[in-house]
Amino acid sequence: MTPASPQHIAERVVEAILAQKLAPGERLGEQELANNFDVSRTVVREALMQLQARGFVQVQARRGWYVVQPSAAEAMDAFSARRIIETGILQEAGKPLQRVITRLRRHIAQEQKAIAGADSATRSFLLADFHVCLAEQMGHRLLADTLRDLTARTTLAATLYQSTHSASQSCAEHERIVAALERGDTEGAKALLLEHIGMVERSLEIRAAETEEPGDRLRATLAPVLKQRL
Amino acid sequence: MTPASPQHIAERVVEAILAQKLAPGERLGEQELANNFDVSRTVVREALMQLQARGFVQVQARRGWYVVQPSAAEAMDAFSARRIIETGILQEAGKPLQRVITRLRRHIAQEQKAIAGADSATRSFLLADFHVCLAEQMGHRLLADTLRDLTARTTLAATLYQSTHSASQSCAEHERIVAALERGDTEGAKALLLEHIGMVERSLEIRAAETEEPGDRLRATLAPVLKQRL
DNA sequence: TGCAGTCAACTTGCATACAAGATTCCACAA
DNA sequence: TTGTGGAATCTTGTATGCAAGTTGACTGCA
Repeated sequence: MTPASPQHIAERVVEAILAQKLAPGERLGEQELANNFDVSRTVVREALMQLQARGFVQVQARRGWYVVQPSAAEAMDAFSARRIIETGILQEAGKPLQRVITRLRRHIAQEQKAIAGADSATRSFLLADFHVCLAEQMGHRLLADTLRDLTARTTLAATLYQSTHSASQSCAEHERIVAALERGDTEGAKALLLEHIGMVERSLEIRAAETEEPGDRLRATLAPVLKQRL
Repeated sequence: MTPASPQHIAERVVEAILAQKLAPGERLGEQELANNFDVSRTVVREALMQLQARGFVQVQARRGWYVVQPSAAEAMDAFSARRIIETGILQEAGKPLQRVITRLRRHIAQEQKAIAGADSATRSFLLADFHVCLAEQMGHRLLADTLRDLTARTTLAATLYQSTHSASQSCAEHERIVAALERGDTEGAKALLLEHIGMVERSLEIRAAETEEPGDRLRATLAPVLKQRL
């Protein structure tokens, strides 16, 4: 097998995040990764530096690398950024869309297959990748890259804040968006997309923590789970 | 002086690109940078990996690192992405804007000072940073980061394709945008912003090369400069 | 038992050594 | 003069060694 490059390792990590196989806060030891990919720490380190630049991991000096845990504010910022970019992309939908729609339909078919099956990792990946795919198909390569990072971030938030949004519902919403696109209803597609992103965002348990201060999290975490002592 | 970290080095390189002190295609030797920052190649390499992940530099195996030279298509994609993000940010301008406007006015004052002075690097940096500042002030931290990368890319394109857009005109356009924002004219601000970005994009000499194929550039470059032989 | 202090193990940070490929320059021959 | 072969040089790619800091455990003491 070809020796793993930093790019290859970084890509695999991003995929793992998108597939919810890597949880926020999870530790990524340099040596451990090096053993897994059968390379030296140097290569792993370069990959981690790339991931750090994209905001996926952070390092605590001499303690270790960790997958980022987006704060409530950061999660909301990511959702907000996605809303702006994705609706902006739909806005400029004046071109021949048939090829785009065909491709998105194929993607949705894959989603359905993954939902029917038991592979929750593929399912999670495809549901996030739909949005990247949309951007790419509309000809926005740079925004597609940006959206990959943003969806990874919202995926981390979804894991962290225990999203209750179901896969099949997400998939159905994707279908409705494409249907609106097909009938040329740009405004409708935008509305459905906003609704879709809003659904995912609201399904996170961060409503009460919106104005949270750094210190509050610890206090909230350490507060008694049951209000009344036994 | 504190030894330079990879982050520090990467930041300096991005600043240099924004200030047009680093031209597209310019070589960035690992050893050379290491000497400049007085660190080992390891640190420089980690910085370059971060910059590669953000799309600023690319490496040719065992040849060297080079500042990216955006193709015509890539430049247009960057401008397109900026249009979507920046108008999207203005769209959501319903909050108290006074603080934002005050801050932007201060930025514009800096621009004017740089334009009056002779420091073309600061001038170029500030003109690009206005857009980042706008995103940041509107509370979009992630989009501000994205815009920093995108403006760096359009700046590279501007250097590469010999933009003829004048600094004072850009600054005046910034002023008009803020003025529209101040009078609550969101749509007007969006229109002015689109016009501003369009002006910069159209000032590049890539119109005739829009549908350019890889081989065409060489032929065009090697074509006789004067149509008629002496 | 409780607690303070020390030490060992583990992790990242950084520099260096060497491997491997690309380029350049120069000698030499046609 | 021109083209070719090859060595010397330069560049990145990768591994490894050591330094420095953090954590956790263990020992000894009260």
